[in-house]
Amino acid sequence: MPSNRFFKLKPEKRAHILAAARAEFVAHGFDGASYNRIISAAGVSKGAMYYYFEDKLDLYATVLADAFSEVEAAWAQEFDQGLFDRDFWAAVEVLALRQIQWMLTEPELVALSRGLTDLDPAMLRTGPLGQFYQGIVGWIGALVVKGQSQGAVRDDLPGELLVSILMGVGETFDRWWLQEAEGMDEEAMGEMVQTSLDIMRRIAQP
Amino acid sequence: MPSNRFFKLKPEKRAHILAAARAEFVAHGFDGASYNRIISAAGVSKGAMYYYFEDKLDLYATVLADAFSEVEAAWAQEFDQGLFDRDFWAAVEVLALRQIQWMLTEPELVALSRGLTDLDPAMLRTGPLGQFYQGIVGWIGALVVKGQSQGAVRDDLPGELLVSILMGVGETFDRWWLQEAEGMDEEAMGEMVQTSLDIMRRIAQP
Amino acid sequence: MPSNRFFKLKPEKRAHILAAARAEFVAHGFDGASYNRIISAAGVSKGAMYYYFEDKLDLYATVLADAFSEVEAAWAQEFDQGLFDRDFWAAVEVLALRQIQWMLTEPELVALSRGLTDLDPAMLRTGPLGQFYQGIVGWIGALVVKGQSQGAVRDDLPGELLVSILMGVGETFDRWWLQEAEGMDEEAMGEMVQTSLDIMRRIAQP
Amino acid sequence: MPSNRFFKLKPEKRAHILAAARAEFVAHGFDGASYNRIISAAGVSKGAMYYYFEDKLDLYATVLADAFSEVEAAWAQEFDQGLFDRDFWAAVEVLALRQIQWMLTEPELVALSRGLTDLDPAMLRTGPLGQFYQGIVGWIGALVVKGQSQGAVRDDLPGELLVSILMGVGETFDRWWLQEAEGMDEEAMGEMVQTSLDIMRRIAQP
DNA sequence: GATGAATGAGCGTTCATTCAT
DNA sequence: AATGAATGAACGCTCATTCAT
Repeated sequence: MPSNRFFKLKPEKRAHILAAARAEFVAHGFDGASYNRIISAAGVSKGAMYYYFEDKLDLYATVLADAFSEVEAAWAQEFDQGLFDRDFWAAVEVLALRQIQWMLTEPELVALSRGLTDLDPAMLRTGPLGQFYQGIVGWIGALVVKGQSQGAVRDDLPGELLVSILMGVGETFDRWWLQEAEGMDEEAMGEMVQTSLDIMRRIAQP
Repeated sequence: MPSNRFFKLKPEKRAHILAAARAEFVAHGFDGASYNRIISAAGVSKGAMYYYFEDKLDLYATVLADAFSEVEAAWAQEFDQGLFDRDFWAAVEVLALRQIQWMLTEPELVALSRGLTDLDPAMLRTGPLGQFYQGIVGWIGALVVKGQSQGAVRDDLPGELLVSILMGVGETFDRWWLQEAEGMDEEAMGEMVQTSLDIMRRIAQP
Repeated sequence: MPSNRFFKLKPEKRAHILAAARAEFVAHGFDGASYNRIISAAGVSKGAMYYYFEDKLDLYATVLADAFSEVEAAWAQEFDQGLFDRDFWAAVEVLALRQIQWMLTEPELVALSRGLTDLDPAMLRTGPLGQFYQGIVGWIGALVVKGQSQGAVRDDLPGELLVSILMGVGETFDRWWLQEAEGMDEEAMGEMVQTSLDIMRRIAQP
Repeated sequence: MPSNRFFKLKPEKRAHILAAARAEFVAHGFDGASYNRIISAAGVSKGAMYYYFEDKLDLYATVLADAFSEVEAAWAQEFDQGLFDRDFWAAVEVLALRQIQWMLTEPELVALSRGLTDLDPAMLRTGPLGQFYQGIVGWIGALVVKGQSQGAVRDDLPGELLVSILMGVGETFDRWWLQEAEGMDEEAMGEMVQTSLDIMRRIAQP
């Protein structure tokens, strides 16, 4: 569903549009975001915007895919390089630490993805967001499967449920971190990562 | 802030209005809900609605308080009767089971409370929702404190964070249950409760 | 048009209602004033209010009449005592000074009467306000007639027009005074009165 | 703040919209005017109207600027041509006569500008009306200064106060004229202008 | 390929007033 | 004599989307 015409634009223009949209979605969620505001912030004509994107949802999907593409790329690389084939929990720790560091540089991504809760869950899987959503779920699912094959992760409950629980816990920590981040030093941050890993291990190990 | 005028209505009418509002908030969250749709679904004049409730937020607060009043009452009773003073995890299990059963009769409550995420967090504590919000947080907080005093709950991380994590996990299970409930028999349900309790225990114990 | 029932109330209650209404009209003019706000500020039932007053306009007329009754009484007394039969401009000066002093104690009266501009001018003369309006115009008119009979006031233009001009000038000074009053000492105030009298004399003398 | 999009419309349409808006503001002031009524009188869609104008205030400012643009242009021309540098009161007479004549063709302008009293005075100077307001005050102020430099106008009171008084008197005459104009012949009209000039001269001369 | 003018339903809220009790 | 529940039209304004050019 996302438009191929958009990807033929000059990279700077493309980035400019995505930045404006991302800021709006971060600030107001999906429903609350105003397509009109995005358009005028981007300095693009209204017609052009509907030429690039089918509708608001399509734009949101594109913004999300863009925002998380780096993360996905990093995961794919690690996966290919066999990081997960070695000790499972050590690998998870590496990933979690990288995740945290990256959120330090792009702290708005949690807020951005919170807009997903505005959507009809059925749409998540079928609409333009499907690809993105499946991607995220897929990586974590793959991780879980790897862990199970090592005997490091329990297999007594549905993989999808376990993934949902772990993502939820991660989100809680992200939210907590957004609130408390100002007063945290490096050490406190490290502790928080360890705590979150400990809790995830408690949940996921057999 | 909620209006006492509303509580003087005939119980059936009151229930009818709350049902219409609840359905709308369940379906669309707070921002997405349309006051106009609620009004016409309730079959009430617009003026009357603003005679009963200060504004949309006031209505939402009233709907929430109504929806959760039974839960709160049950918690209060158990708390008074000293359920928590005996074995902590056994007590939690009793509560969780009751919670699940009650959600079977009112399955939309999770969706209803998800509307809270649309609100400015500052408003949660100060506006008409304050009383309701403090109530919920209060009960779980009290539970955690009791558990800590028995040595059954870890005290190495902030109480509020622990409560948030547990609430998040509970929500994930609720959501999962809403999706899968149709195909579940009694036994599967019992297993799911046990699983959720197991996970909460893994998270919360020292 | 004003209701006789209102005047049978206990004086304190009557005063309380008028005070609430006056505050609202002072703050928002006639159109902008909210009858609902007045009612709740007065702590009176809605039905009662419509029992006392025909409508919003009737209330406004009553408030105005009340607010200016003291002024009218003072004028009537002076008129009866023949103040104007002696030197005309000296009499006007006495009145103007008294007016200013009284505005110092009730500064909101200018604002109150500014609500009159919200009204269809035809209504001023015919509606419930007619009596009040005619009263004010009547006093100034009488003053002008007295002055003319002494040869102290020009009679080469319609009396009503002259009255309008003088009232307009008075209003401008009132408004100016409201803006600048904070920084004025007693002396400056006295000068301003003299200036306004001088201008009125320039306008009105033959 | 006024929208350039509006000025790209076909002149007839532009005029039609402004006429509808002007009629409404003339009849009801600013607060009392209904944007909805203007929209349906103009035969334009609601969205279009908000596409042309930021909001009600912006429309009002545009209507005022349009209505007074001719006056301003005429003043500017006279000023440039040095009319005021010759005999002051003769110049004022010329201007007053022109003003009257022009009001004969656009008699509603006084009523239109009366809507200004509905506005927060602070907004007059800062909002979209600022430019217009400063223009009017500026011209009269410039006139007074010129007069003072010739010794034809008193300088014993604040320029702003004098301007306010003169504007107020002018307004009273305008209003009077609006009431009585029907029965006036050319000669009576001329007399009225002379009378108003006489009174202004009485007020303003040293 | 790209524009931007135009739409009209919808938003949450306020209003002065009526009337059965 | 007095109440207060109820009305529904109207308010200014925003929205995502369409389409002739």
